[in-house]
Amino acid sequence: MTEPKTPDDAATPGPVKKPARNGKSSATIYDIAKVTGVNPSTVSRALSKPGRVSAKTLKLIEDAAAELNYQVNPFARALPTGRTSTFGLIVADITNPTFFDIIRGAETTAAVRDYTLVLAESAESAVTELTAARRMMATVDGLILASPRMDDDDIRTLARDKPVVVINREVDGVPCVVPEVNKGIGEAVRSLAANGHRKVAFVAGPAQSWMSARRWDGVQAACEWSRLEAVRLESAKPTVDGGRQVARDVLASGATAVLTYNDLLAIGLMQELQAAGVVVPDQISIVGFDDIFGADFTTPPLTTVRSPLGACGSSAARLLLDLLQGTGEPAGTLRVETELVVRGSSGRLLS
Amino acid sequence: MTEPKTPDDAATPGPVKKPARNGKSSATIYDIAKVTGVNPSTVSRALSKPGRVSAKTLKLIEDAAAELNYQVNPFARALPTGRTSTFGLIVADITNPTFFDIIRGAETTAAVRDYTLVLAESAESAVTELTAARRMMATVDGLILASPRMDDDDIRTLARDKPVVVINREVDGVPCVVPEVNKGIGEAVRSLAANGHRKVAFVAGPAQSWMSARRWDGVQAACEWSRLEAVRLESAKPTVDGGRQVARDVLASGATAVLTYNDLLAIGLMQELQAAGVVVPDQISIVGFDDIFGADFTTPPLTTVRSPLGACGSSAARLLLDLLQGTGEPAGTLRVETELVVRGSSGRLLS
DNA sequence: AATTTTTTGGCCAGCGGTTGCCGCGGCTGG
DNA sequence: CCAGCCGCGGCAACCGCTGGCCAAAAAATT
Repeated sequence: MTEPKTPDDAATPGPVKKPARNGKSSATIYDIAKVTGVNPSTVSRALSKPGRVSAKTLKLIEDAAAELNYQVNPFARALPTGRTSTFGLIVADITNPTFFDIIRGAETTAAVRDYTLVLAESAESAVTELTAARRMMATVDGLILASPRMDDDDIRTLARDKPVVVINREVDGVPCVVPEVNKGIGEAVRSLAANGHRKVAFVAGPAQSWMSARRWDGVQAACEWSRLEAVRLESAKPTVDGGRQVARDVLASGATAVLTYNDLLAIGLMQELQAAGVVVPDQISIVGFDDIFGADFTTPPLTTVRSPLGACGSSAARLLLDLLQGTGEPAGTLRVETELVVRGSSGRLLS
Repeated sequence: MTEPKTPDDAATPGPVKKPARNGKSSATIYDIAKVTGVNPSTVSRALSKPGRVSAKTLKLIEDAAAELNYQVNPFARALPTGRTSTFGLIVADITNPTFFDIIRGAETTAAVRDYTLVLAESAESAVTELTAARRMMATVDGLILASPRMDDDDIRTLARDKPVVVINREVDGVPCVVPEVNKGIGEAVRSLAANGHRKVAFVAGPAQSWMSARRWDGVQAACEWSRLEAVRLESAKPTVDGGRQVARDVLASGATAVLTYNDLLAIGLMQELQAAGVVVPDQISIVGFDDIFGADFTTPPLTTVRSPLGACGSSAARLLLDLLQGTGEPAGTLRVETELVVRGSSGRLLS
């Protein structure tokens, strides 16, 4: 009575093992082999080694595969080969719009090349980031680190294991995609100088942020060149809230123009200053970085040094995929340009 | 001469197979078994079947595992079991901030439960969405569909295969997480009525959007209740640009208050109206939906019917994970509340 | 026509875990 | 004192696909 003898019912699965969850498990190369009368390994080759089997059997197998609606089992494939057609992207903060464009760029490029994107966030913490990265390493072919907070050495260690591409930071020996800030900053500072500003403040981002340091360097250099005084202020977090909190320091600094590490800070700062009755840009000019979604919603709309974030994301993905599939390993640093986008939050100083 | 006899060199890998990419491949349960002197199956059980082995050997194995820095190979595990500790999230548009919070909510919940999130986007297309979903099904344990554009039937078909949770839409027989719009809409419409408005327009979203239909229903019902006239307008795309484009229709409609399918539309609409010299909210009130990032950056800040997007994301993930791990299958619809957030873009009609 | 070379397909040993089944030793109970 | 049960560990059969190796068949060469 164990076998109710289902009469014409479709193929009673012999060993009652793992039917995908409902009844019909999906087809395997063995099913195809049985149908076509060839060996499973031939099916495998037909499906993944172009040219390894004769045109005739290839056709035979492809037809059967289509018929059975076969799809490879990625796990079964990954096991012997180690290839997973998957790569990871770790961002510092998922809710930070800066990363939205990066994520989208990477996802789009991945999809085009038939790769799958796995996402994780580090919550701006170096250790969380490293943990996430380690976890991912087991399951992906490569990794993109956007604005990583961990050590250069940790990154290099990771990179020894599988291909890694870094965005928004330059790490020796690891392929990177970094916005070249100097052009945009130069434009911003010159514009400020031309508008009569003499002292500019820079609100820095996270201490571990390589990009924050670059931007500060750039601001200093540009200010020196334009004979402006530059002061550096610290922020607690690179968020709207952080921007609000830094407002009093900005006021205290006596600067008439301020560049902030990112747009979020700029927006928060502007909100707080306006709430305190300061008129932007008449009394103080504000310039952000990145040109995130929403930067043009504010009143006045935010002047900002734009980084092509979406391009960074897709370039990084492309770099990684080339590394993965391709032969040569260029592994250099890819620099993308930045540019000043003048909107309403910066301008001539009135007073 | 095939075996160069490397003397004290660290373990020459016998078969020159697949060293993780550099030299040292990662440890397997076999390595642990060798070190501890037990059978691999015992190691497997120790690591995944709590209580199946004695406390003593468990300790032994755990120590060895820590020592060797062992991590399970997810693929090897997935092969026999079918479980992958992974779930997919498909969103209509990655760049739409509405989804940011959903993504984050889901990612966070996933991480807590040691699951990995795989992300894909459908670009607002039903077919792309279905394709992506099918592809994912092979590699994930379950799927979250945020604002799906495909047929109910397609969704149900998918759901027969693996657990599926839907956000922002109600599909019979599939667990869903939907914001209950009526409360928020009621508040919005009453507030509008109280401010002297008599005719309100609703700018609809994508035709396939279930949520857009719900919102329109809600607006109609609330308007009827408050004895207001409601007209429906169509938008080309549920984006800022779409909002801009619909501005002339809004003006032509003669409505003095407008609710839009989402905040993006509201923002675009407001920008365009203001550019045309219309004063918001004095001449026209605007109310959005969702309360996305940036909704409070505008001038005036946007009044909106907030949906708890982050909560939707994490609830959906929790639902899915419960379904996956848990025993019972509740599979109902989870309703979350919405509320009106009054900011500056709505108010008393002056004229 | 005989031989060498190239195709083409079969065989089989894994990849790293999981799991059903079995057996052994110890504890309990009659 | 012995049967019976339970806890714990070993054995081995997969999961679905890949790839090295080899032999048969086909094509090219002499």
